[in-house]
Formats: sequence, structure tokens, C-alpha cells
Amino acid sequence: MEVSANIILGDCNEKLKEIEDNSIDLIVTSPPYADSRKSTYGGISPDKYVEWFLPISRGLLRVLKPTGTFVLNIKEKVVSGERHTYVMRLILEMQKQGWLWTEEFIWHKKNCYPGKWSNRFRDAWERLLQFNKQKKFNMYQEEVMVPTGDWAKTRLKNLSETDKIRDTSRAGSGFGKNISNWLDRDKAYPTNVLHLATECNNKNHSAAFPKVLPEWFIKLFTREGDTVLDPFMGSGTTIEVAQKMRRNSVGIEISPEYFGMVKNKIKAVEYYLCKEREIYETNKSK
Amino acid sequence: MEVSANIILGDCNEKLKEIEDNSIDLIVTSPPYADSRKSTYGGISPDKYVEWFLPISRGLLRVLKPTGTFVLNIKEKVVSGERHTYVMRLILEMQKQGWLWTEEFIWHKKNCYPGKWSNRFRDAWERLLQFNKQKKFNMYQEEVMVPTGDWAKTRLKNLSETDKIRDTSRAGSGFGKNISNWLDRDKAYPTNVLHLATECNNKNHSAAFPKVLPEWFIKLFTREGDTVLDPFMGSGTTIEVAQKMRRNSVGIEISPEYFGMVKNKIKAVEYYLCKEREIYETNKSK
DNA sequence: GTTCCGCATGAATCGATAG
DNA sequence: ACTATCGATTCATGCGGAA
Repeated sequence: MEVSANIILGDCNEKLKEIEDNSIDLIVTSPPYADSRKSTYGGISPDKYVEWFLPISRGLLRVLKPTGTFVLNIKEKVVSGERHTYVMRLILEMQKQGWLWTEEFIWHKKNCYPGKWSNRFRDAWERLLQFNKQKKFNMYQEEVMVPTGDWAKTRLKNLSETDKIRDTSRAGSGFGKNISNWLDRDKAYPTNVLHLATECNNKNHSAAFPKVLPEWFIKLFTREGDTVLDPFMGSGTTIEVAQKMRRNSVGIEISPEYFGMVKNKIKAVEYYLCKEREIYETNKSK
Repeated sequence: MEVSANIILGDCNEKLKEIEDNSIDLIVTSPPYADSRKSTYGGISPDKYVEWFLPISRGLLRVLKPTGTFVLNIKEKVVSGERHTYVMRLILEMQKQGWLWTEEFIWHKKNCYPGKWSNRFRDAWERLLQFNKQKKFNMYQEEVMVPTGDWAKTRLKNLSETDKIRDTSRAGSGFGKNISNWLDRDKAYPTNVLHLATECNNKNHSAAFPKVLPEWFIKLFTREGDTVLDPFMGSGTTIEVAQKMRRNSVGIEISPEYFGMVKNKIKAVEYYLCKEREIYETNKSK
């Protein structure tokens, strides 16, 4: 399967217009947070953030397939001792545009930077807001299953009588179970809390997220041959991962410097995928 | 030091009026979530939730000391496939009342409710919203320091190599310079993510806090002899913990059943504290 | 006294069916 | 059409009794 990696240099709001309606399966992005990445985006002030983002989210709504998903990585910053409310306001406004706010994943940054402030602790989490166009969307949950916890080893060794039948909880929680159903399982579905370490080796980009983050969402919401968009491409993590996972990708970036960097990355991945295919086809012909 | 545990039977909104202005150092509470605990609270509908809570938060603002803190445990439920927005709306409205939304801690519930759905995963986190009356509030960070885990040791060692080289001015964060200070410490400040399991063996209450949760905030925001309020006392975890930690406590509860239960608990703790003092004094006289 | 191991429990959500 | 109830789905934990 051939996959394309299409990267575009320019302002995200303008360049989105070049993308067809209902053509994207997944949008994963980490836009510049308010007042950060000043050098490249001019530093959007927290008070103007919603206003600035709404035209973009409208464009994203247009290009996303009805069964597609939009994952937005964002965190409000502290302004004069208080958490700013632009993220909450943004969610409320995006709902008015027609977005459904389906879920909020928490990205727990296990190795966040050490530090100390007199009135707060280190900030070790970020929001991953999931938006959809409709209640029914594509989700491939089996792709991201995790190993069952240690409890299972001992718990499932010996099953009592009540374990083998559906045993309704007495406290009226409405929770019944049949433990014997779990015997041959070694994997469980994950939760909406993601534990991933941040990568520090990507020093060229001030807001890079770890590869595993886009990877997880690409697995969960797309299949091979689907199309992934990152309208704030930055150093291109999402694009690179998507390409390696044989998803088509589209990236938009305003900074020529990043744009050039990603261009080279893409070529490298293309070469890698090419090699892989050769090996595959050689084996097949044997 | 004598501490008082004062519990009040009745509607929280009414009974708050009996509490003096600026008399409380810390409010820790977990109000009934929308549509839950119907038997005791009648189940507030998600659409009416903000309206229902605002008079209460106004009362809490009045009784809290200027240097005090309000910790609100809450989570929005799913309504027709979407996360409801009442929590966000509540924060915005509370700001209008004069509350500062200082911080949001994440409570990661390690043993969250099981289940499987086609469009979402298990919900494993709740919000712990921190509100204050002013930018300067009491916070005793040293009280909640945690032992440095192995990951931190190795992590910081690895970091140190790159960070020693790193030009502090380029990084702009100032960490590069100070990172070596962290290497010899065996205790670190925690982050704003708390990993705790719910106590599902509490037969008396379907939604009891784990004891460590109020304990952590009581340590962090109060000293011995301070006063802690829980306007939705429930099975009385907050009050019990506060009392044991030699903080004065005030609890309000609408259900006579819970009220009676907590009354007994309080007596037990009083007895326990008495014994402890006796032992202490006996040792002293020796 | 420790350690092991059995077992009830839960701030849930969805879809179908019924009023 | 819109609400109310009901069945089906599913993990990880801490308690308490046993070894």
C-alpha cells in the first residue's frame, strides 16, 4: 500500500482551505499554547486564544470525515496565580460550531520537569480533548489493549461457585459479573488516563510531544490507508509516526525551518518504507 | 491541644448560615455528582447542577478565611454520548462570585469502574479543583513531600548530563543550572496528579473518599488547630481524618442515617486521642 | 506475626425495550 | 418523539480469614 505524506508550508487557517471536505480520518494536534512559542506564532494572548482558534476549528470540522475524530492536546496556563479559562471557553464555543465533546483523556507526564513554586506543584498532566462530528465514529479499541494487571494471576487461579455464574452485586450498584469469562484473557481495555514519559531528545522543537502519543491515537482511531492531519505540524512527530504506520498524512506548518526539517524526515521514512516493501516482496516471491 | 468536631444535621445551604464569616481554613468536599446518590440528595439533573451549587459556593466563600482553600472533588458525567459541561460552567460562574480557580489536581483512580463500550474507555480520573479567595494562601508544601522513587534518581542522573551542558539562557527555564541540586535529595515535591484507589469496601457509603485524599489536602493546607469544613459530610471521612490530625472540624449532612454514623465515629476518635494524650503525658512525667 | 489467597465491591455507560 | 427502566458489559483493590 502506498501512503502519501503531504506537508504544506503556510498559515494553518489559509492552507486548510486547500483540503477537501470530509477527507480526514483523524486530526491530532498540539497547537501553540497561549503565550508560548512566541517566536513562531507571535504568542497568542490567553484572552484572545479562543477567538484565534475558532476559525481553525471551523476549518477542521469541515475537512474531517463524519466518522472521524479530532484530538486536541492543550493545557491552560497560569495567569497571575490563576488557571486561565480559555480551554473551557474554547470547548463551549466549539460545541456551538457543531463539535461534540466526546471525551477528555488525561496525559500523565510521568517525568515532568522538577521544580518548585511557592503556591503550586509541578504540573504533571495535560488534557487530550476528543471531539467528534457525530455520536458514531470509528474506534478500534482492540488495537490499544494493555496487559491485565497482576491481580489476575492469583485471582483467576481458583474460581468459586459465584464466580462461574452471573453474580449480581447486593449493594444495588447494578454491577453483575461472570468471572469465568475472563479465564483466557491476558489483556484488558485501557482507561482514559495515559501514562507516557515525555521525550527530551527532541530539543529542536519547544513543544514536541512523545511519539507514543500520536501513535496511540492513530492506532485507536484509524486503519492503514486512512488519512491523518496535523495543522500545527511543528517538528512533525505526528506526520512521521503516521507515515511509519502506513497512514496518509497531511501537515501544515508556518515556520520554514520546521518545514524543512520535516521534509527531510519524510524522505527518510519513505526510504525506510520502500526497503521494507522490497524485503516483503522478495520473501513473497520465494 | 483540644480539637472540636462539630457535626450538623440538615441542609447544607441552610446550615452554612450558622457558620461565622472567615472562620474556616480548609474546605474539602465531594458534593453529590449530577444524577447520582438519588436516595439522599434527590439526584440533581446535569442541566440544573450549576444553579443548584452556586448558592452553596457563595456560602462557602463567606465562611472561608482569606488565606484558606476550597478543594472540590467533582466529575462530569456522560449525557447522550457527550461529556456534559456543567463542571466547566460551574468554574466560570464561581469566578464571577469572586473565587480564584488556582489549580486543578487530577485524582487518578487506579481501580476505576469496569465496563466496555463501543465509543469510550473506562473513566479513571476525577477533578480536584482548588479555589482560593486571594492569590496568597496558606500552603505547607514540605508536609507532603514524597520519597524520591528510583525513576527519579536515574532520570535525574541522565538529565544532568545534558542539562549541565545546556546553556541556561537558551533553555530560559533556569532548570539547567539548578538540576544538580536535585541529585542528593531523597525527597521531592509531589506533582498535581494523585494516584489513589477508591475504597470500595466502605459498606456505609457508595462513594467514600479514600482517607488519604482529605489527609493529603489537610496536611498541605492546614496546621494543627486549624479548622476544616466538609459541607457534604457523607460517611464522614474528612471529619474523621481531620480530627485524628488534630484539626478542628465542621461537617454538615442532610441524611440522619449518615449523621448518626459519624457521631459514633467522632466519639471513637475522641477516645483514641484521649488515650494518646494519656500515654504522652505519662511518658513526659517519667 | 507475616504472608497468602478468596472474594465482594464500585460517583459507569450503552442500547434495547417498554410506557 | 421522548423519557424510564433494565440487562449486559468489565477490572483492580483491600479486607479478612487461613496457613
